[in-house]
Amino acid sequence: MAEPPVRLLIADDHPIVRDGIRGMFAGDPEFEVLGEAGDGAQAVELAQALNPDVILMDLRMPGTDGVTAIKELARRGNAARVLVLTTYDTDRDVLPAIEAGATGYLLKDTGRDELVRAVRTAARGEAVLSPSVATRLLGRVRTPADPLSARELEVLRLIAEGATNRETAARLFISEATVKSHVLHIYTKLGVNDRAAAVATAFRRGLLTLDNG
Amino acid sequence: MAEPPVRLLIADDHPIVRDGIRGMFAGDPEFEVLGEAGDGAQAVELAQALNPDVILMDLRMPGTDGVTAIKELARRGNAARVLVLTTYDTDRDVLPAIEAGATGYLLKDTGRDELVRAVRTAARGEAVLSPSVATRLLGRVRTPADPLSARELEVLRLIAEGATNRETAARLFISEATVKSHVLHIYTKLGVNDRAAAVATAFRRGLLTLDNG
DNA sequence: CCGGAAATCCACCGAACGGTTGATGCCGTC
DNA sequence: GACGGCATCAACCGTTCGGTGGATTTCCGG
Repeated sequence: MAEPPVRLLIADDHPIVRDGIRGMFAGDPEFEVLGEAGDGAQAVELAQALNPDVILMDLRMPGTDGVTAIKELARRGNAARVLVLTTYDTDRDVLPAIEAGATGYLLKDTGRDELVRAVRTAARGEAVLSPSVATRLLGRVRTPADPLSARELEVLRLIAEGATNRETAARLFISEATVKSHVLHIYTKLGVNDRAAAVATAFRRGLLTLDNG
Repeated sequence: MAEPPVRLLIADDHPIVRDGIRGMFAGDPEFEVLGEAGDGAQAVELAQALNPDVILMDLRMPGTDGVTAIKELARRGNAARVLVLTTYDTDRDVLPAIEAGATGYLLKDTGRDELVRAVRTAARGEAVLSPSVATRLLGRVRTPADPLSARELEVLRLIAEGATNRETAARLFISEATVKSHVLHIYTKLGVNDRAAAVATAFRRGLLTLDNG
């Protein structure tokens, strides 16, 4: 009784990575690579057209990102299991993907055998997490973090630029008292006591990023 | 008059990436992939044994990293051109690699054709830089940055933890006046005016890292 | 309707910061 | 010896921050 091959779609903006993944599954008759997508929107279209069992999905892609694509697949009722394969395991990346419906989350340092096993597991509908992501999720259960509001994030970005509360107030057309309220809320949510620690924590959680955008 | 193939060695700790690169050059008779290494030390040994024309080298690898490997290759007089292929374009990554002797520096979003071209260029001994790395180097020529001293880095780390100057002084067994001197030197060197901006700039320059180490 | 979250705002006050203007001592290099 | 960089230290002072203890309005979900 031979099982049908696991049908796979690869979504990653890096050609090197797409080739690498394709190469890993190419010689194995248990898998069939249906196609490749360079961004989330293309992944959704190909998934609708080709009906893969598993989609290997990067998160940070230009144009439509991975989380948006996962949500769109769910909205369209697509049955494919989404296994995230990405470089990043920050809160900012992991949680939205899992909340959007990803069946698994792996990092790109995953070896060949482990990746093959993970794809099989995901095809069965079972969850697969890399150790660092599993650890992070356990940590979140113990110390749930409140998300910063949009306004708080705006204030945080200006803090990181070195703006005083007064300057921030002028930039956002609000009073300095309001800025201070936001600042204190940021401290409470991030569990810190001053601006410098808030900025450091924000970088480590992916709330602030290394690019200037 | 057919030219001999460019002989290539791949050094990257990610199996997916090694496979991807190998796949890119596999069908092209102008290139010959000699082997793969999972870290810098292995790359050096293979380069000595196989004499590649070009080594595609990742920087952040467990065990011996890429910069150390580049230095060791130079020390041993190995003639291979090192083309760095990595995810990171922070100052902390780019400059040491180029100073160590890398012929080129590319990011992993480089497409197939561009990568093939880059390897040919590097084999000829000509420099190859990705646009973002070129931009960054131009920026450094215009505004050369002073490196922080070891003591300044110590102070910066404590600032990022949220320590006051007084607490930092107690931790380092110095006076608060000394801490303030270091703090002001940090601001001058990073071109900022307060702690929060110093921390942000430090993350973006790789002086502070996302892991807690 | 009620409660909670978000955004906005106020006044007061002590602590801490940032800036300034010095200084000394040690070490390595020329 | 002279010089520069680093580490260390001091005093003074105005500005900013962080904390406290409030307040109102709007929106959304139960």
